[in-house]
Amino acid sequence: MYCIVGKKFNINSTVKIQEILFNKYKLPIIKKTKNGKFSTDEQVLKRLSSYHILPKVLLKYRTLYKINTTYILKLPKKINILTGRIHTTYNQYLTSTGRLSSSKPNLQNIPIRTKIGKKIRTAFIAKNKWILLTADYSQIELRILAHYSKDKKLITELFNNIDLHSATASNIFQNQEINKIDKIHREIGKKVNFSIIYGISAFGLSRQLNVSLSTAREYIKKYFNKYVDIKKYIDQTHKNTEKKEYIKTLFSRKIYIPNINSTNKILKNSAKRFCINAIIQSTASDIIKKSMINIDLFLKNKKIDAKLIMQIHDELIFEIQEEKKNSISHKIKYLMENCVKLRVPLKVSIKTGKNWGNII
DNA sequence: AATTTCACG
DNA sequence: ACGTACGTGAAATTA
Repeated sequence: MYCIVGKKFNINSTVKIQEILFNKYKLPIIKKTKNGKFSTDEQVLKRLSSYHILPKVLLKYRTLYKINTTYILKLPKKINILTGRIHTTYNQYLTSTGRLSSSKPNLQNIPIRTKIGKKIRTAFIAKNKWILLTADYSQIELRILAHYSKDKKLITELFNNIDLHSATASNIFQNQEINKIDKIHREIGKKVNFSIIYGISAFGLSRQLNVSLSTAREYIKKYFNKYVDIKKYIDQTHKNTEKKEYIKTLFSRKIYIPNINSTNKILKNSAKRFCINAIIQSTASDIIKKSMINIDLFLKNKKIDAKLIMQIHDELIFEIQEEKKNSISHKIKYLMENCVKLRVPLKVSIKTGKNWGNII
């Protein structure tokens, strides 16, 4: 990057990067930060990559720099001298939705999305003759949405094991056959599905997909034309929350949302999005906590020497004796899938391996 | 301490 | 006419 620009500069300084990209090279301004500065985040750099080589190189640098400074250089320092292991802290009463958070160090954001980042996980290794076992609720949030909304189409699709992201893509793009949906269109379907869980907004979806506002509106319209009960459920939930000023999770935990009646439209709209997301995300976090308790009781009652070592929102990670792999896998899957009875099945996928980076 | 960016669900 | 996708923690730079 020094060679490209022709001099040395602080690559980590957003001020310097802004100056070079937008003053020196006069590249187009894609968006601004909340303070009115020219943003240089990942989305911006991706779009600028077609104009200049620098943003392309910078993107790669940022990925590697993040992995190096946040994980490679820091995690070894967190190894406890007595146990020889890293111990995180789970914060039980921090998040608004009831999720746990993890800190010092955060073990809920160890890389997985990039090939090189995922290598960090290979450093998490089970002790001799033991293995790691991960148990993952698959698409728990869409299942919770199906449960609450009672949407007939979504329930049918879940019972038939339809790929929901491809199904949404198929609906949006001229009803192409579900199993003929390619990877790119499936990703779009996935983002549309997530936009519903997050509390939908055409503007947010358009920005996420990099499409026009009218295109995003069209996608949402098609989505609700298909899943009519979801639309009804969302409208009804907004009305109920305006009356009560709180939502309830599946296990009756209350989350207050006073801004739902704010005269400030920005606050009100944000509260409307939050109330949908809060019901779904909170219910998911209640379910996994109940599973954690059930599994803990089971392991204690049967005097099984296995340890629950991490929780990552919809996933539990255990360290177990290798020889007990089959019996424990089976039992954990059963306990998690039958933790609570919903209108749709809960599905848990189990993976095992010697280290966290290579699990099957 | 605030801001920006980026890692995860 | 607003100005937005939900929930977090941490690192580096800037104020």
